[in-house]
Amino acid sequence: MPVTKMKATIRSVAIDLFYRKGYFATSISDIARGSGIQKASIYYHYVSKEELLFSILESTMDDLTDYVRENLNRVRDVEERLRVAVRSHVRFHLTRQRENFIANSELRGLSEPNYRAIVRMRDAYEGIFQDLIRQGIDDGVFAVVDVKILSYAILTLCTAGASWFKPEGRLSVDEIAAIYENFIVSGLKREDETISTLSRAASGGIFFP
Amino acid sequence: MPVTKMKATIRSVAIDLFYRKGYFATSISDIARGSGIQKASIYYHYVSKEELLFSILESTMDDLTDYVRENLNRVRDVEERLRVAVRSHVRFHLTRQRENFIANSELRGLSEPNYRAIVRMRDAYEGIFQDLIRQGIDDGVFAVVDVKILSYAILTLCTAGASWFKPEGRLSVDEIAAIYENFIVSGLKREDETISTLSRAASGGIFFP
DNA sequence: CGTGGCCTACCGTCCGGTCGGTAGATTTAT
DNA sequence: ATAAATCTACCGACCGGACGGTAGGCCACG
Repeated sequence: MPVTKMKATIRSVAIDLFYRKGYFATSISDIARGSGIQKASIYYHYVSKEELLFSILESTMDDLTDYVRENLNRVRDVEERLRVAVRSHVRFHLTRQRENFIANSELRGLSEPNYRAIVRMRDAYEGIFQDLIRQGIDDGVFAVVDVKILSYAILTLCTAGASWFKPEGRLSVDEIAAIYENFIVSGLKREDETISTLSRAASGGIFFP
Repeated sequence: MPVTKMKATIRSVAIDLFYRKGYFATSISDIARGSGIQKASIYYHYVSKEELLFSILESTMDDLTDYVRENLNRVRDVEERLRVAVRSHVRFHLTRQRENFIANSELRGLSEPNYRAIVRMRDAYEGIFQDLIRQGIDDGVFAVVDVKILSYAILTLCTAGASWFKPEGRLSVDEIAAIYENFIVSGLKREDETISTLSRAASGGIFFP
């Protein structure tokens, strides 16, 4: 069943408003006005405001996962695979900026079951990066690091771009992707002194009484 | 004039609820119930719901800035200064987790003037890190990088901890701070091939049609 | 002619905020 | 010293309005 024209319009108006004003601050009337129809007509296409939000989040997560996986299929070298994953992640987030921003700030609008569904998808997606980092460590390409923390760090980092990126701004999507890519890879590759620094910090030195 | 007991109670109940349910999903009645008081009495202490939010955000930003600046005063070496800044930032965000989470997710609840006030404070705070990075570049300690992007990246990275950190979890505040610190410093110190990687990505290679 | 796609009209609920009032502590005036 | 005045901290009742959602009707088009 094809998505009808109006259903798609409603969706894109909703994305725009959720992005600009937030989910809770956007009313169904706002969306209707933006779509050029009456409020009640929204409910012909979507059963509730939450379902509208959920469908946006779900398809965004789906598309993101597909996009990254597909690009990963073309590469074998583990460092290059991480680079590709980061690049894909950044590109996706910057080109579909508004949807991704919503996906990272409006989970609050979901009821328990829908919330869990999205979280499950996010976990699966994070798994891609965690596997990549683990693989890199096993192959001796990356330093031994805390995989979970670092995967969060990497994803947060790149995702954040979606909150300040402006297409007409100073830097292009590819330039930003390259900056992140290099920063992350060199952060992961160091053969550093994690332990010593850690114990120095944990020993309760001169700072932080 | 000292902050009265009840005013402080309301404040901390509000922080707890804003953190757990979000600003818009928290009603004044909720806060009143949590404070053991009637709804109307809230308005004796705060003129509006927004003022309550604003006062939380404002004092959090104040305290954060003071804390980081104070710790920075004790160090001169530029790399160590960045390490201290990162460490302070992380520590503050993880120990005052809920306030910081709110400060980074509920700016939407502010009207224009209040919003601008907080953004101004944030800009000033970011300036500390940007100056540090610039200084490091000038001194040849850090690689030449895009200061603005990298400062956003660093702050976002560390701030994100406030959204998943659990005090009773696997890692302590200091361990997490050390992980971030090392990751960031080694990300900044590389003498890398930003330009070549950039042009490779921008040249529209095999990926990303 | 029937049904997909939209409309008008309406409902119950909840929310931020206001109002008038009050018990009791504190300050001031005599 | 005490009575009057004022202030502090709170309460119960209420308001206008917005919101998500529903019921049922209308009408163009296959």
